Amino acid sequence: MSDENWSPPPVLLAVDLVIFTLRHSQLQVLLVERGIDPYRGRAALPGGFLNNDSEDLLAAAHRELDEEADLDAARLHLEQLGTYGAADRDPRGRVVSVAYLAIAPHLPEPTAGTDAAGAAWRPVDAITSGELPLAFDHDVIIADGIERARSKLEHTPLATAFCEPTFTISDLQQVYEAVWGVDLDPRNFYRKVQKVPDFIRPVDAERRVTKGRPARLFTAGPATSLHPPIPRPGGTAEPEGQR
Amino acid sequence: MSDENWSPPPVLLAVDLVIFTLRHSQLQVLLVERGIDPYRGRAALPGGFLNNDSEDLLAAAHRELDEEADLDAARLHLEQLGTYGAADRDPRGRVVSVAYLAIAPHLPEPTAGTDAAGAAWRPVDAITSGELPLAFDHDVIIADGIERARSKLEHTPLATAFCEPTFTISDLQQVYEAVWGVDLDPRNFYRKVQKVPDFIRPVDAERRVTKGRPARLFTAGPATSLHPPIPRPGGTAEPEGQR
DNA sequence: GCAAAAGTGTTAAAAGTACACCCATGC
DNA sequence: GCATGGGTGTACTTTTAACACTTTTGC
Repeated sequence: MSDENWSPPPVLLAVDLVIFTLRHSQLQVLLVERGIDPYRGRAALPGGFLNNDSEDLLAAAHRELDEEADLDAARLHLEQLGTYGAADRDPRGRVVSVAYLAIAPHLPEPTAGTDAAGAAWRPVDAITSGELPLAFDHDVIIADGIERARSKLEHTPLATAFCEPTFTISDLQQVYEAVWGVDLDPRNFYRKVQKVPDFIRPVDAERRVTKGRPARLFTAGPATSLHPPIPRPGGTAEPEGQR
Repeated sequence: MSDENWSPPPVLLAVDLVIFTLRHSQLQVLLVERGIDPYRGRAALPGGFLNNDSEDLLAAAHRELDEEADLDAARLHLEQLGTYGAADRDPRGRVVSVAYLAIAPHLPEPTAGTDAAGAAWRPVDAITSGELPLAFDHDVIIADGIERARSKLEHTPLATAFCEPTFTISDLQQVYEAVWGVDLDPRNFYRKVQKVPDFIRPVDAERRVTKGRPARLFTAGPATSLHPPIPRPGGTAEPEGQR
């Protein structure tokens, strides 16, 4: 904080959401279609301006989450991703956007019903490959979100946020495989995740699908970090590029 | 970004700096004494409001860096740490602050000469222990900065940012030991850091101090991430608490 | 029985850990 | 020589990775 009593030019503060989920064993992100200029008709991250003088940033993120998709806030991971403030990122003027990263378990369907024109889940591959152009610098924000998620799978129990309250170990494996884009050995994975203290806890139930032996069910344990970590094979952790 | 053309209430955007360096084998942070209310006379992070309509966030951080301490921007690590926007964090009104983390090699002395009333390096222990009360939520920001630095030592070449352009392996070890607050075996550390591809590169020179065998000098290599990582012993990576 | 998914055992290679030891310097 | 910090060797333990194998289900 500086010590002048000169009054600086105010800027507009927006909150944008990168909401990830797993659908069809793919990492997908929730996008809305913009109804107004600039970038009318383009896909964009859900988000909006900070609502009033006393609204916390995290509260604003939660509010947007309710408006755009209606996800029950209880079982949902939400963390700050970064702040994007390049002077020319919004043609209307000076808008600084605080991006939040949300992770949700597999959800029925986009539920376009509420605020945004049309909301839809999109595979992140379509965005990183550039086939689906986005508004503003939202492609960069999503790329940072992917890298954050990939990295946190290694050291935190973030993968459980992609899962239902109870899940099998192969559910968990699918999360790692989809987000990292790799194949893992199910047998070694099975033991590795169970060896991490407080990562997952067995519950007294099984899940039976059509074929094969029923699988034990687990819940997320109390751990906030993973020791030892689940290392990403050949993993590269590039730094994020916030502006 | 939301689609209304209603105009939201503007907020003030500040940029604060967490500048770390190593002095006397201690992790220290640069603090200034506030000259005005609120928190007049308290220690605070250097920082200030965003200067004008076209100033980039990172540019603002660089500007503050020049004003408060004058560090040559060339050899200096600077990254975004997080954004702090609790509604009541500044009694004057709504101020959202984007914090940046800077890492500098050991510097001569605080150089209070420029903008801030008095700038001084302080051991971070004095802050985390609560002996040195800070303005605003700056204690939380510093705590997040410490955790960020500790974590990045494992996976990135951040430690070299604490060192001069050329350094010995035991210089590097002192960084790890001071930031992590642990003791490492010099012999195993010596080999471990050299085994990480592109982490450090030998230069054709030695350093001789008063006693002992001269040490080889190294420079930072081209790596942006460390594979394999330098694991933190018994390391716990708690999540950050940005608001 | 057969296919499929879950879960267990085993083994060889790799990595980490502890520590004895040698090297090059200043005094 | 001796103390000091730099650097190497090595034996031991632990972790990983690859994959054969057994178990439990649906059909």
